[in-house]
Amino acid sequence: MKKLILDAAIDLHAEKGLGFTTIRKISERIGYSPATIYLYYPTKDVILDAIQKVVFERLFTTLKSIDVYKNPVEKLKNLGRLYIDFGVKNPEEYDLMFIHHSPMEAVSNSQPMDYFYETFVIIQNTVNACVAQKMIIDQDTHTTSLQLWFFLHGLISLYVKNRLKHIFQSDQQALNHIYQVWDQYIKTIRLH
Amino acid sequence: MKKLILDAAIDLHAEKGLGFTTIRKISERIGYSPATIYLYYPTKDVILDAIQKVVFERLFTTLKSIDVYKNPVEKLKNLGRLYIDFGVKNPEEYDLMFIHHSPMEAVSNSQPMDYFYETFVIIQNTVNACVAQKMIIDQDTHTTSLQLWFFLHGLISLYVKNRLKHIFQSDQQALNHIYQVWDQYIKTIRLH
Amino acid sequence: MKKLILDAAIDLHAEKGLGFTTIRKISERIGYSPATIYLYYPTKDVILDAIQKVVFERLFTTLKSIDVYKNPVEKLKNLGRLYIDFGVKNPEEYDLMFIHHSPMEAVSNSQPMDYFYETFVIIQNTVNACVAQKMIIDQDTHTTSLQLWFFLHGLISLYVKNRLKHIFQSDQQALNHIYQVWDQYIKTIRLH
Amino acid sequence: MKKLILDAAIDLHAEKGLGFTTIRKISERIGYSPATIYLYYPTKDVILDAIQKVVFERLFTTLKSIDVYKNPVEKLKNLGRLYIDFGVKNPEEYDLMFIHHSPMEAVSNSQPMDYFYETFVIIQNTVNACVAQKMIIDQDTHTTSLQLWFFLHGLISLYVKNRLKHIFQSDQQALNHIYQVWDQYIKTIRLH
DNA sequence: CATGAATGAGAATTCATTCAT
DNA sequence: TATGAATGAATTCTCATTCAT
Repeated sequence: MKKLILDAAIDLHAEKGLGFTTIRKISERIGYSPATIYLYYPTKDVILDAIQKVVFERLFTTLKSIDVYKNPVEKLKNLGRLYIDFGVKNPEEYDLMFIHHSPMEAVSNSQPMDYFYETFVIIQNTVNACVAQKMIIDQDTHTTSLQLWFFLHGLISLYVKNRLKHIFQSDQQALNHIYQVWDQYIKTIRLH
Repeated sequence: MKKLILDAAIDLHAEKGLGFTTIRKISERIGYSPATIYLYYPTKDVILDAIQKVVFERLFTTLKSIDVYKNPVEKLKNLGRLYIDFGVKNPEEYDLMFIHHSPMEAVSNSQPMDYFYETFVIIQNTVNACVAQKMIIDQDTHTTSLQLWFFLHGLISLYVKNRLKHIFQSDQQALNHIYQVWDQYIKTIRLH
Repeated sequence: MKKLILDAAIDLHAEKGLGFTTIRKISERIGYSPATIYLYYPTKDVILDAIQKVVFERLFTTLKSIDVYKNPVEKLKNLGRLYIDFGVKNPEEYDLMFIHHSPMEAVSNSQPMDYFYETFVIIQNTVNACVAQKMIIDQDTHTTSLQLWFFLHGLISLYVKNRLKHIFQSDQQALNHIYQVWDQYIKTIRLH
Repeated sequence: MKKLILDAAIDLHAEKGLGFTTIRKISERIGYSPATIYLYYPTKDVILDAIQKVVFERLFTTLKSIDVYKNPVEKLKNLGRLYIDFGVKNPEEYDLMFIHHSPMEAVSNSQPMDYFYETFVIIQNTVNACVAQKMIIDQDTHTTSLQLWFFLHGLISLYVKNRLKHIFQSDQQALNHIYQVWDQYIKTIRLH
């Protein structure tokens, strides 16, 4: 029942974005009155938190699929590809997760899980594996991981916020290109 | 007169952020009625566009100061530093320029100038200079420039949107660190 | 124009009480939209403040008419009668002024006028005049004035809140009686 | 079971006041659902009535302790002190009993008991005893009793509704003073 | 050139109450 | 005996925008 609400909220958010995800709209979508929402969620912020949780978990699940690769650099390369994939295919979700002025501040304290940090850790673990096998240039892995994250996040957020339109001739072309830019970047730091 | 409005809007936006930059607040600040605003600007979005224009020009002016460096790699390094500086010191402006759901859409046709592209070009020109003197690794300069921009934008936008809080111990520490991460990145691509 | 709103608010309040004095109801009554109210009053509390101001001033004006009496004890006696009159004829107003959990707290700071204190002062001045001419028992006039106020306020507020219904046989009888109780009280403290 | 509900309602009311005493909060406090409340009480007003009944009985019990005094004037003086005490220490209860817009209206028919009248009778009996022994000024005891009640109620209700703040320098000072004003009042009507 | 006046649409939230089960 | 599920009707307040003057 909470799920019904949450799903509606997630869909609404994915389709129209945060600004259109209102209690009213959610309740309309599920065919209930606004008051009903409050039986299950005390506050709009809690719903947004719940959305965040779901989408972050989706992201983490998606990224897990790099485990199929043995070669750590392949892992890393695909980690980036999957991350980019996730961002460009779920722009509103990506917005909520990494761009939008964090609404969870208040609640996050009681929620020890820190999704941002966890995202970073996933990258860092993969980088560590590469360094352990001396497959990428060996500098401080903390720094390297940050660099990778900055790169990926910059790429995705410029794309989803339409800042690359005039640099490429079309959205589609931009899309094709950014994966290559990532691959190229991996080549730069790879040792063999 | 348009300038009066625009200046008020710019200040308001810088001080309180996009969410507080309302037509009413602007008009109060300049001592005119809201209706008067509409004599000069047809729509709020047009005002936001105008703000964008101003702040982009500020950014470009700021970045011009790299000309004092002879060494192209120094130019590049300082370009990044200045860009980061601008972002972290003017978070609301940076938001409007590169993060906020582009308000120009509607108007962009009549405004042939593309600030996003220009930003990219500035980076690319600097990269070109480095490559011409064989001072950084020689790959496609278009790709390299994009990489640099992605990196810088990712760094700034994660920082201003508070996504680095739990990765560093404090905001201040994060701030100190990110410049180093940039310097480190330049070292990676530098040849000598 | 503010007057239109205020008058509607005052009437509504007088007719239906504080609980029914909502922004919506006010706007309906004057045939405007709720948003219009906010062009003239920033907040509901400010409207309530304004009502308080008006009704307090009405009270003070009413009480001024005791000036026609030369004899200070006559002044005092009629002060009470007028005060009672005001209370029983304007029960909702009296409620707002002296009974309802004060909504003005926040604003009253900027409004140095303290209506409660002023009410007390009016009583005290009249008492002072009586004591000066040795016409009522001579104790501390501060205490005497408080006693009078307590008495009057108790009388009115029990009456308007329907707590005297079963002590008298009818509302009307209660009404007749309470003026006598007041006159009787004055006799008690009068010297000649 | 009705008691369980009632006790929760009483506590809630005493702690947070009438505004926070909602059906939902009551039900939460006792660990039952809101609907369950309606099995025992048809309406919120009925619950408020029941609270009134309980707190009135508390008051009456408290006032009974004046029986320890032999001297009727001592009885009277202490009656007032206890009444004031009850009011200032239980402001929410006092509010519900004597100030709040009587919720009994609807139900009062089925509840022949009239607590307001009973309060008055208690005062009147004590006054009668004084008059019988010629210890206070001898006027109509009905009138005298009303005077006393008006006085006491006015004093308490102005205090609990914060109308004395600016007349005294502090709440504490007001509190100290009002007992003295009462004692003083008794002196006025006392014969020896 | 300027505005006073106005609003429609929308936001989050609360509450007493109902009723089928 | 108990409740899960639901809601209608409120509430205050904000904002971009319009238009006759």
